[in-house]
Amino acid sequence: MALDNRKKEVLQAIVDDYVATCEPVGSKALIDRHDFMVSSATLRNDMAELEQMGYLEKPHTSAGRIPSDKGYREYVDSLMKVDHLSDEEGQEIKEKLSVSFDEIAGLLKAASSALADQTGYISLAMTPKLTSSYLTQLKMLMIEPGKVLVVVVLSAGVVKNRMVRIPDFLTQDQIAQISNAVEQGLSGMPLSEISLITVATAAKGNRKVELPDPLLNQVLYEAYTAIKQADNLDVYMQGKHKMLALPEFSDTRRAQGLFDTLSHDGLVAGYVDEVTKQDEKKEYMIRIGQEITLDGLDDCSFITTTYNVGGKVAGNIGVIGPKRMEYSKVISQINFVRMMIDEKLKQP
Amino acid sequence: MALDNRKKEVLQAIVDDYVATCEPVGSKALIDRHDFMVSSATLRNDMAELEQMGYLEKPHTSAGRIPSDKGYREYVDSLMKVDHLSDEEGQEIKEKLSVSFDEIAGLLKAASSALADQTGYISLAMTPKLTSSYLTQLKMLMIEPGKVLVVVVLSAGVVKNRMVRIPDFLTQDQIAQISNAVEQGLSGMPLSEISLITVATAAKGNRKVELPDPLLNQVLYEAYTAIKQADNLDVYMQGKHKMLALPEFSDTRRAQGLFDTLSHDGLVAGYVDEVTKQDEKKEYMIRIGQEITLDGLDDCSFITTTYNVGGKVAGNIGVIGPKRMEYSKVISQINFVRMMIDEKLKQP
DNA sequence: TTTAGCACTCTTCCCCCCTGAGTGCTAAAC
DNA sequence: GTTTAGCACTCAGGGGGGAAGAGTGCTAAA
Repeated sequence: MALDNRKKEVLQAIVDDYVATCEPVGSKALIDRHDFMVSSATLRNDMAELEQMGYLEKPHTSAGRIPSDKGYREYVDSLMKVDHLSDEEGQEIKEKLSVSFDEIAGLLKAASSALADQTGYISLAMTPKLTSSYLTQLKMLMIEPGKVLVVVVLSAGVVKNRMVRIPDFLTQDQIAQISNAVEQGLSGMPLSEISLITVATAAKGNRKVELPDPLLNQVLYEAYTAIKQADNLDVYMQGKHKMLALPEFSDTRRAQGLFDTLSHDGLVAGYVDEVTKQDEKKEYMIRIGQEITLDGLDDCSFITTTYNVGGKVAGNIGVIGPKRMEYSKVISQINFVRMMIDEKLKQP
Repeated sequence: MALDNRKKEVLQAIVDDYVATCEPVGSKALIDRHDFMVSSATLRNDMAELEQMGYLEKPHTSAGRIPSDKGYREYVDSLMKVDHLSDEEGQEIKEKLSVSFDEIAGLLKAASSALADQTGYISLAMTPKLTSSYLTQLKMLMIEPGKVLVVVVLSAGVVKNRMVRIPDFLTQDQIAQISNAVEQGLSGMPLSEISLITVATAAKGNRKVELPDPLLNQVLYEAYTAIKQADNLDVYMQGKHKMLALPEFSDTRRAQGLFDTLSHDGLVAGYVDEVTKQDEKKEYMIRIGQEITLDGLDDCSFITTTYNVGGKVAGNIGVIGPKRMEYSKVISQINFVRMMIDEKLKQP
């Protein structure tokens, strides 16, 4: 049985009302707040059918209805209208991102902060994924004898550094020779193809490097681990504490479950990755309630989208809020922030 | 009126019991759980006096007593015995910090993580304070024309980097000349003394630098801001979500107030600084309940201590837990972690 | 100074009942 | 066939009233 027009309107109205009030919606209230040209009894019949089809549920017999996950799904897939951001709001976000960022980390932090402020929910922003990055530069800088700072620059503007130890009789010149050789050999190579072997090949194929093998290997190993470590996703998450103000998390145990999961950046990053793969071609990805395979997020919805660096798919930004969130608003906010990031990253 | 011996014992027993159960302690329960050689009536008299003196309070007439802030204060100042950490616990912490850290940030993150795990409360670790740091190195690395990575190395092992923009016709050599000149001129200078003027003096006093003034100034300005930015304290905080499991925060509004404040790193860092100055000579600093001048921490206690780098006072680590915490245990844990950090930082 | 005894005070829990919002069903109206 | 009015029914939530129980403070005796 398909949804006729009125049923769609009813479902939409119920979602809208429930989002606004967080209270089960009854037939009477529905009539009061919307211009249905039928009686409450008719709506009751519709609501009963919507419930039977799985779009609505009842907390208990004598309460109104609330949307089920399936109901929300129908809502976001075909009922809601994604509206444009108001000019003021766009302006606010723009201002927050107006500073110039020469490192992608700064931009993402600001984006996540703006998103959290604007939505009132949890925001996250992740550095670009390794699969789409390649090495552009590798510098080794002697800080003191035996201690070297390895600076790894990836495409997409990611800069990471790591302090490593090397034998303390090596000179800055020797180190520089090695890093130059490795940089020349590997620059432009996708991170996924870089291995201890390719690093060694790059260094040893270069005539300028004059160092006995065991020593060289030791340095190369450190360089290699520094590169590999650079592909770790960084996750910037903000606004967690705002969830405590929501009635759905007034029970601390729920909040605890949520926060527990969210404190593991890796879990969240992995999940976002998975979702991105599943919905590859979509402009934004939405997961609702039980659809989310992370513990403690049953009462949440998760909206993510992908920003681009130099026209290529790169990293993700997203928002985690209650299932009962203003989907269309959050989507337009998240889209706006994505566009801003894209724009800033297009002009390198 | 001073506290006689039995009153001290009574106060101590009440704090211990209340810490363990989070329930008001009555005279009967006290007799049951401890070996007082007197009757409950006698204890009642003592408790009434302790209350009058301000060490105890009653939630309501027919409940037992709970310690007041003053009671806790007396407890930590003169009643509790700081015991040593059990060998297993020391071992656990040691293991968590056993990896070698070549950058102080990594060590502090690990320390904060270990502290949060071990205490079950909120831990924090802060990078060394600027007042005790001086510049040891300044490197400028051209990433691409017009984009330079400024690497600032401070004493105490703090390494920071920042991407800046410069006119895009400048060469790596020119940039290196400038950074070398600045480094030579400023190395060893306390951060607090570095200003735009000292930076300029350092560069312009060096014969090797050949660049028209306006251009040079532009580069120097970027170098200067990078240095200044390097003295920002980083705060690593972990274990926040564990507070939600405590009965004192089962009311989400309290938790919200706490988290709100804690989400402002700067506030916390500033407070720790203030406390450190007040209790300069102490091995560890304790603030209890209302003594804490941060919003939302009325039900918390705050224990901090100071770690050293190369024998000099440096940064802080600390724990935020409920007033009702196991002070002696937390103190020994925090002390142990501090010792571990000191040790790791002594041998550079 | 300590103790036993006792009256008193509150909170907490449970039970019960009432209220009101909301439902589902039926039969009539359109 | 769809819509509506009417009505009986359900159930969460709130308020009141005890009863239980933990704990207190006070008094008078040891």
